[in-house]
Amino acid sequence: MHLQVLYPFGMSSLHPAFEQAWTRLIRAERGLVEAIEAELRAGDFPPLAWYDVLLELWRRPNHRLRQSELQSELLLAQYNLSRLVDRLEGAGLVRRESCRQDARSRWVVATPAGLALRETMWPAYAAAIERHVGSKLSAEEAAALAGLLGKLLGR
Amino acid sequence: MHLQVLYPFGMSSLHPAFEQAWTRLIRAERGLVEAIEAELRAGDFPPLAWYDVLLELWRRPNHRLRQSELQSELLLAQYNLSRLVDRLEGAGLVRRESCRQDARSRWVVATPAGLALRETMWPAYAAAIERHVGSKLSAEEAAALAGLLGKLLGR
DNA sequence: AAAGATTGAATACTCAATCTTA
DNA sequence: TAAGATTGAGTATTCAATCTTT
Repeated sequence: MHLQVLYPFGMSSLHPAFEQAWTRLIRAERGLVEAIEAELRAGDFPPLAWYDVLLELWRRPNHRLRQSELQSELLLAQYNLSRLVDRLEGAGLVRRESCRQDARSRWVVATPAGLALRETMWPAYAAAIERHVGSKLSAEEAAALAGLLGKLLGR
Repeated sequence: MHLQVLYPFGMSSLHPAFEQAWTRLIRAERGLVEAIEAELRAGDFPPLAWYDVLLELWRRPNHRLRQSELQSELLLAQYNLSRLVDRLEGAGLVRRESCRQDARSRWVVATPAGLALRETMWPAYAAAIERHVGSKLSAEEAAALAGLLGKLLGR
Protein backbone atom coordinates (compact mmCIF):
# COMPACT_ATOMS: atom_id res chain seq x y z
CA MET A 1 0.00 0.00 0.00
CA HIS A 2 1.27 3.40 -1.01
CA LEU A 3 1.42 5.13 2.34
CA GLN A 4 3.13 2.17 3.91
CA VAL A 5 5.98 2.53 1.47
CA LEU A 6 6.47 6.17 2.34
CA TYR A 7 6.10 5.64 6.07
CA PRO A 8 6.75 1.99 6.82
CA PHE A 9 5.81 0.77 10.24
CA GLY A 10 8.81 -0.16 12.26
CA MET A 11 11.07 0.82 15.10
CA SER A 12 10.80 4.56 14.81
CA SER A 13 8.19 5.59 12.30
CA LEU A 14 4.54 6.28 12.35
CA HIS A 15 1.81 6.50 9.76
CA PRO A 16 1.06 10.20 9.23
CA ALA A 17 -2.62 9.73 9.93
CA PHE A 18 -1.79 8.66 13.49
CA GLU A 19 0.53 11.57 14.00
CA GLN A 20 -2.04 14.03 12.73
CA ALA A 21 -4.83 12.49 14.79
CA TRP A 22 -2.58 12.68 17.84
CA THR A 23 -1.54 16.31 17.43
CA ARG A 24 -5.07 17.41 16.64
CA LEU A 25 -6.44 15.50 19.60
CA ILE A 26 -4.18 17.51 21.89
CA ARG A 27 -4.84 20.83 20.21
CA ALA A 28 -8.59 20.40 20.01
CA GLU A 29 -8.91 19.31 23.62
CA ARG A 30 -6.74 22.08 25.02
CA GLY A 31 -8.16 24.81 22.85
CA LEU A 32 -11.75 23.89 23.59
CA VAL A 33 -11.23 23.38 27.32
CA GLU A 34 -9.53 26.75 27.51
CA ALA A 35 -12.31 28.49 25.58
CA ILE A 36 -15.10 26.83 27.52
CA GLU A 37 -13.48 27.37 30.89
CA ALA A 38 -12.95 31.04 30.02
CA GLU A 39 -16.66 31.39 29.34
CA LEU A 40 -17.57 29.76 32.61
CA ARG A 41 -15.08 31.92 34.49
CA ALA A 42 -16.65 34.98 32.88
CA GLY A 43 -19.95 33.81 34.38
CA ASP A 44 -18.29 33.55 37.81
CA PHE A 45 -18.34 29.78 37.78
CA PRO A 46 -15.57 27.59 39.18
CA PRO A 47 -13.28 25.32 37.10
CA LEU A 48 -14.62 22.32 35.20
CA ALA A 49 -12.95 19.95 37.64
CA TRP A 50 -15.35 21.19 40.31
CA TYR A 51 -18.29 20.52 38.02
CA ASP A 52 -16.99 17.02 37.30
CA VAL A 53 -16.90 16.17 41.00
CA LEU A 54 -20.36 17.58 41.64
CA LEU A 55 -21.77 15.75 38.62
CA GLU A 56 -20.43 12.39 39.74
CA LEU A 57 -21.84 12.91 43.21
CA TRP A 58 -25.21 14.10 41.91
CA ARG A 59 -25.55 10.91 39.86
CA ARG A 60 -25.13 8.62 42.86
CA PRO A 61 -27.57 7.47 45.53
CA ASN A 62 -27.45 9.94 48.42
CA HIS A 63 -25.13 12.12 46.35
CA ARG A 64 -22.06 10.47 47.79
CA LEU A 65 -19.05 8.48 46.66
CA ARG A 66 -15.88 7.18 48.28
CA GLN A 67 -12.82 9.21 47.41
CA SER A 68 -11.22 6.18 45.80
CA GLU A 69 -14.26 5.77 43.56
CA LEU A 70 -14.25 9.44 42.62
CA GLN A 71 -10.59 9.08 41.86
CA SER A 72 -11.08 6.29 39.37
CA GLU A 73 -14.15 7.94 37.82
CA LEU A 74 -12.30 11.17 37.23
CA LEU A 75 -8.93 9.62 36.39
CA LEU A 76 -7.20 11.74 38.99
CA ALA A 77 -4.16 10.97 41.11
CA GLN A 78 -4.97 10.34 44.75
CA TYR A 79 -3.09 13.35 46.08
CA ASN A 80 -4.70 15.48 43.42
CA LEU A 81 -8.20 14.45 44.32
CA SER A 82 -7.42 14.90 47.98
CA ARG A 83 -6.63 18.56 47.41
CA LEU A 84 -9.46 19.12 44.96
CA VAL A 85 -11.89 17.85 47.59
CA ASP A 86 -10.20 20.14 50.13
CA ARG A 87 -11.05 23.11 47.94
CA LEU A 88 -14.63 22.03 47.34
CA GLU A 89 -15.05 21.40 51.03
CA GLY A 90 -13.59 24.81 51.82
CA ALA A 91 -16.19 26.35 49.50
CA GLY A 92 -18.98 24.44 51.26
CA LEU A 93 -19.90 22.41 48.17
CA VAL A 94 -19.09 18.96 49.59
CA ARG A 95 -18.39 17.52 52.99
CA ARG A 96 -16.38 14.46 54.02
CA GLU A 97 -17.79 11.72 56.19
CA SER A 98 -16.03 8.75 57.70
CA CYS A 99 -16.91 5.35 56.35
CA ARG A 100 -18.30 2.60 58.56
CA GLN A 101 -17.63 -0.30 56.18
CA ASP A 102 -13.97 0.56 55.73
CA ALA A 103 -12.39 3.04 58.08
CA ARG A 104 -9.58 3.76 55.63
CA SER A 105 -12.11 5.28 53.24
CA ARG A 106 -13.96 8.57 53.42
CA TRP A 107 -17.22 9.51 51.79
CA VAL A 108 -17.45 12.69 49.79
CA VAL A 109 -21.01 14.01 49.99
CA ALA A 110 -22.46 16.86 47.96
CA THR A 111 -24.05 19.59 50.07
CA PRO A 112 -27.26 21.35 49.01
CA ALA A 113 -25.08 24.27 47.92
CA GLY A 114 -22.99 21.89 45.81
CA LEU A 115 -26.03 20.36 44.13
CA ALA A 116 -27.46 23.82 43.51
CA LEU A 117 -24.24 25.00 41.93
CA ARG A 118 -24.12 22.03 39.57
CA GLU A 119 -27.67 22.73 38.51
CA THR A 120 -26.99 26.40 37.88
CA MET A 121 -23.74 25.64 36.12
CA TRP A 122 -25.09 23.11 33.65
CA PRO A 123 -27.00 25.48 31.35
CA ALA A 124 -23.95 27.72 31.02
CA TYR A 125 -21.71 24.72 30.41
CA ALA A 126 -24.09 23.18 27.90
CA ALA A 127 -24.36 26.47 26.04
CA ALA A 128 -20.59 26.70 25.84
CA ILE A 129 -20.32 23.14 24.50
CA GLU A 130 -23.04 23.92 22.01
CA ARG A 131 -21.21 27.04 20.90
CA HIS A 132 -17.79 25.42 20.57
CA VAL A 133 -18.62 21.87 19.53
CA GLY A 134 -22.23 21.86 18.36
CA SER A 135 -21.61 24.66 15.91
CA LYS A 136 -18.73 22.84 14.23
CA LEU A 137 -20.05 19.31 13.88
CA SER A 138 -23.38 17.81 12.87
CA ALA A 139 -24.96 15.38 15.32
CA GLU A 140 -23.86 12.55 13.04
CA GLU A 141 -20.28 13.78 13.02
CA ALA A 142 -20.34 14.15 16.79
CA ALA A 143 -21.55 10.57 17.09
CA ALA A 144 -18.80 9.38 14.75
CA LEU A 145 -16.22 11.33 16.76
CA ALA A 146 -17.53 9.85 20.00
CA GLY A 147 -17.27 6.39 18.45
CA LEU A 148 -13.66 6.84 17.37
CA LEU A 149 -12.69 8.35 20.73
CA GLY A 150 -14.42 5.41 22.38
CA LYS A 151 -12.06 3.09 20.55
CA LEU A 152 -9.12 5.06 21.84
CA LEU A 153 -10.57 4.69 25.31
CA GLY A 154 -10.93 0.95 24.84
CA ARG A 155 -14.74 0.98 24.65
CA MET B 1 -36.65 9.16 25.99
CA HIS B 2 -34.79 8.96 29.24
CA LEU B 3 -31.95 11.36 28.50
CA GLN B 4 -34.37 13.92 27.15
CA VAL B 5 -36.04 14.06 30.50
CA LEU B 6 -32.76 14.78 32.18
CA TYR B 7 -31.51 17.08 29.42
CA PRO B 8 -34.49 18.35 27.43
CA PHE B 9 -33.67 20.15 24.20
CA GLY B 10 -34.06 23.88 24.45
CA MET B 11 -32.25 26.96 25.64
CA SER B 12 -29.84 25.12 27.88
CA SER B 13 -29.66 21.60 26.57
CA LEU B 14 -27.42 19.65 24.32
CA HIS B 15 -27.77 16.70 21.98
CA PRO B 16 -26.32 13.67 23.77
CA ALA B 17 -23.89 12.97 20.92
CA PHE B 18 -22.18 16.32 21.56
CA GLU B 19 -21.98 15.70 25.25
CA GLN B 20 -20.47 12.25 24.71
CA ALA B 21 -18.02 13.51 22.11
CA TRP B 22 -16.99 16.26 24.53
CA THR B 23 -16.46 14.05 27.57
CA ARG B 24 -14.60 11.44 25.55
CA LEU B 25 -12.41 14.07 23.94
CA ILE B 26 -11.26 15.16 27.37
CA ARG B 27 -10.79 11.65 28.70
CA ALA B 28 -8.98 10.34 25.66
CA GLU B 29 -6.62 13.29 25.48
CA ARG B 30 -5.76 13.25 29.16
CA GLY B 31 -5.45 9.50 29.47
CA LEU B 32 -3.24 9.19 26.41
CA VAL B 33 -1.03 12.15 27.25
CA GLU B 34 -0.54 10.78 30.73
CA ALA B 35 0.31 7.30 29.45
CA ILE B 36 2.64 8.53 26.74
CA GLU B 37 4.38 11.03 29.01
CA ALA B 38 4.87 8.30 31.60
CA GLU B 39 6.63 6.15 29.00
CA LEU B 40 8.88 8.99 27.98
CA ARG B 41 9.66 9.81 31.60
CA ALA B 42 10.57 6.16 32.14
CA GLY B 43 13.08 6.59 29.31
CA ASP B 44 14.52 9.66 31.08
CA PHE B 45 13.06 12.05 28.56
CA PRO B 46 11.65 15.49 29.42
CA PRO B 47 7.98 16.51 29.14
CA LEU B 48 6.19 16.69 25.80
CA ALA B 49 6.11 20.49 25.98
CA TRP B 50 9.89 20.45 25.64
CA TYR B 51 9.64 18.23 22.58
CA ASP B 52 7.03 20.56 21.06
CA VAL B 53 9.35 23.55 21.37
CA LEU B 54 12.33 21.67 19.94
CA LEU B 55 10.23 20.34 17.06
CA GLU B 56 8.99 23.79 16.05
CA LEU B 57 12.54 25.14 16.13
CA TRP B 58 13.93 22.18 14.21
CA ARG B 59 11.42 22.79 11.41
CA ARG B 60 12.51 26.40 10.86
CA PRO B 61 15.38 27.89 8.94
CA ASN B 62 18.39 28.21 11.25
CA HIS B 63 16.40 26.38 13.93
CA ARG B 64 15.08 29.61 15.36
CA LEU B 65 11.78 31.35 15.99
CA ARG B 66 10.66 34.50 17.76
CA GLN B 67 9.07 33.85 21.11
CA SER B 68 5.83 35.41 19.93
CA GLU B 69 5.76 33.00 16.98
CA LEU B 70 6.47 30.02 19.19
CA GLN B 71 3.70 31.22 21.43
CA SER B 72 1.08 31.20 18.70
CA GLU B 73 2.33 27.91 17.25
CA LEU B 74 2.09 26.18 20.59
CA LEU B 75 -1.03 27.97 21.82
CA LEU B 76 0.68 28.97 25.02
CA ALA B 77 0.20 32.07 27.15
CA GLN B 78 3.06 34.53 26.93
CA TYR B 79 4.11 34.18 30.55
CA ASN B 80 3.91 30.44 30.23
CA LEU B 81 6.19 30.28 27.23
CA SER B 82 8.60 32.68 28.86
CA ARG B 83 9.12 30.26 31.72
CA LEU B 84 9.14 27.17 29.53
CA VAL B 85 11.96 28.74 27.50
CA ASP B 86 13.74 29.59 30.77
CA ARG B 87 13.76 25.89 31.64
CA LEU B 88 14.94 24.78 28.22
CA GLU B 89 17.63 27.43 28.31
CA GLY B 90 18.68 26.29 31.77
CA ALA B 91 19.04 22.77 30.42
CA GLY B 92 21.18 24.03 27.53
CA LEU B 93 18.69 22.97 24.86
CA VAL B 94 17.95 26.45 23.47
CA ARG B 95 19.49 29.87 23.76
CA ARG B 96 17.93 33.32 23.42
CA GLU B 97 19.27 35.95 21.07
CA SER B 98 18.23 39.54 20.70
CA CYS B 99 16.46 40.49 17.52
CA ARG B 100 17.79 43.17 15.18
CA GLN B 101 14.58 43.74 13.22
CA ASP B 102 12.50 44.35 16.31
CA ALA B 103 14.28 44.91 19.58
CA ARG B 104 11.17 44.00 21.56
CA SER B 105 11.44 40.43 20.27
CA ARG B 106 13.87 37.71 21.16
CA TRP B 107 14.88 34.74 19.08
CA VAL B 108 14.76 31.29 20.57
CA VAL B 109 17.42 29.15 18.93
CA ALA B 110 17.86 25.41 19.31
CA THR B 111 21.35 24.38 20.43
CA PRO B 112 23.07 21.27 19.03
CA ALA B 113 22.14 19.55 22.28
CA GLY B 114 18.51 20.55 21.77
CA LEU B 115 18.43 19.24 18.21
CA ALA B 116 20.12 16.03 19.30
CA LEU B 117 17.59 15.52 22.07
CA ARG B 118 14.67 15.96 19.68
CA GLU B 119 16.18 13.41 17.36
CA THR B 120 16.74 10.88 20.12
CA MET B 121 13.34 11.51 21.58
CA TRP B 122 11.30 11.01 18.43
CA PRO B 123 11.65 7.22 18.09
CA ALA B 124 10.52 6.77 21.70
CA TYR B 125 7.67 9.20 21.22
CA ALA B 126 6.61 7.61 17.94
CA ALA B 127 6.68 4.16 19.49
CA ALA B 128 4.48 5.36 22.33
CA ILE B 129 1.96 6.91 19.92
CA GLU B 130 2.01 3.70 17.90
CA ARG B 131 1.38 1.68 21.04
CA HIS B 132 -1.42 3.86 22.41
CA VAL B 133 -3.10 5.15 19.24
CA GLY B 134 -1.92 2.98 16.37
CA SER B 135 -2.94 -0.20 18.12
CA LYS B 136 -6.50 1.01 18.68
CA LEU B 137 -7.39 2.54 15.32
CA SER B 138 -6.83 1.55 11.72
CA ALA B 139 -5.11 4.10 9.50
CA GLU B 140 -8.50 4.88 7.96
CA GLU B 141 -10.05 5.46 11.36
CA ALA B 142 -7.14 7.67 12.37
CA ALA B 143 -7.63 9.71 9.22
CA ALA B 144 -11.35 10.03 9.94
CA LEU B 145 -10.59 11.09 13.51
CA ALA B 146 -8.08 13.66 12.29
CA GLY B 147 -10.69 14.99 9.88
CA LEU B 148 -13.33 15.41 12.57
CA LEU B 149 -10.86 17.02 14.96
CA GLY B 150 -9.82 19.32 12.13
CA LYS B 151 -13.41 20.55 11.93
CA LEU B 152 -13.36 21.26 15.64
CA LEU B 153 -10.17 23.23 15.09
CA GLY B 154 -11.77 25.17 12.27
CA ARG B 155 -9.74 23.56 9.48
C1' DA C 1 2.29 -6.05 52.75
C1' DA C 2 -1.34 -3.40 50.46
C1' DA C 3 -5.26 0.02 50.11
C1' DG C 4 -7.07 4.61 51.07
C1' DA C 5 -5.88 8.99 52.05
C1' DT C 6 -3.01 12.96 53.39
C1' DT C 7 1.04 16.19 53.63
C1' DG C 8 5.81 18.86 53.03
C1' DA C 9 8.66 20.43 49.72
C1' DA C 10 9.60 21.31 45.01
C1' DT C 11 7.91 22.46 40.67
C1' DA C 12 4.75 24.65 37.48
C1' DC C 13 0.97 27.67 36.36
C1' DT C 14 -1.91 31.90 36.57
C1' DC C 15 -3.03 36.71 37.19
C1' DA C 16 -1.83 41.20 37.28
C1' DA C 17 1.61 44.50 37.07
C1' DT C 18 5.81 45.99 34.86
C1' DC C 19 9.48 47.06 31.59
C1' DT C 20 11.22 48.16 26.96
C1' DT C 21 10.66 49.24 22.25
C1' DA C 22 7.55 50.17 18.06
C1' DT D 1 -1.05 53.16 22.78
C1' DA D 2 0.09 48.72 21.71
C1' DA D 3 3.31 44.62 21.06
C1' DG D 4 6.73 41.52 22.97
C1' DA D 5 8.43 39.77 26.92
C1' DT D 6 9.32 39.22 31.89
C1' DT D 7 8.42 38.97 36.97
C1' DG D 8 6.29 38.84 41.98
C1' DA D 9 2.83 36.84 44.41
C1' DG D 10 -0.66 33.57 44.80
C1' DT D 11 -2.54 29.15 43.48
C1' DA D 12 -2.32 24.44 41.83
C1' DT D 13 0.13 20.22 40.72
C1' DT D 14 3.64 16.73 41.43
C1' DC D 15 6.78 13.60 43.84
C1' DA D 16 7.97 11.21 47.66
C1' DA D 17 7.22 10.15 52.23
C1' DT D 18 3.86 9.26 55.79
C1' DC D 19 -0.13 7.72 58.46
C1' DT D 20 -4.00 4.60 59.43
C1' DT D 21 -6.61 0.60 58.59
C1' DT D 22 -7.25 -3.89 56.17
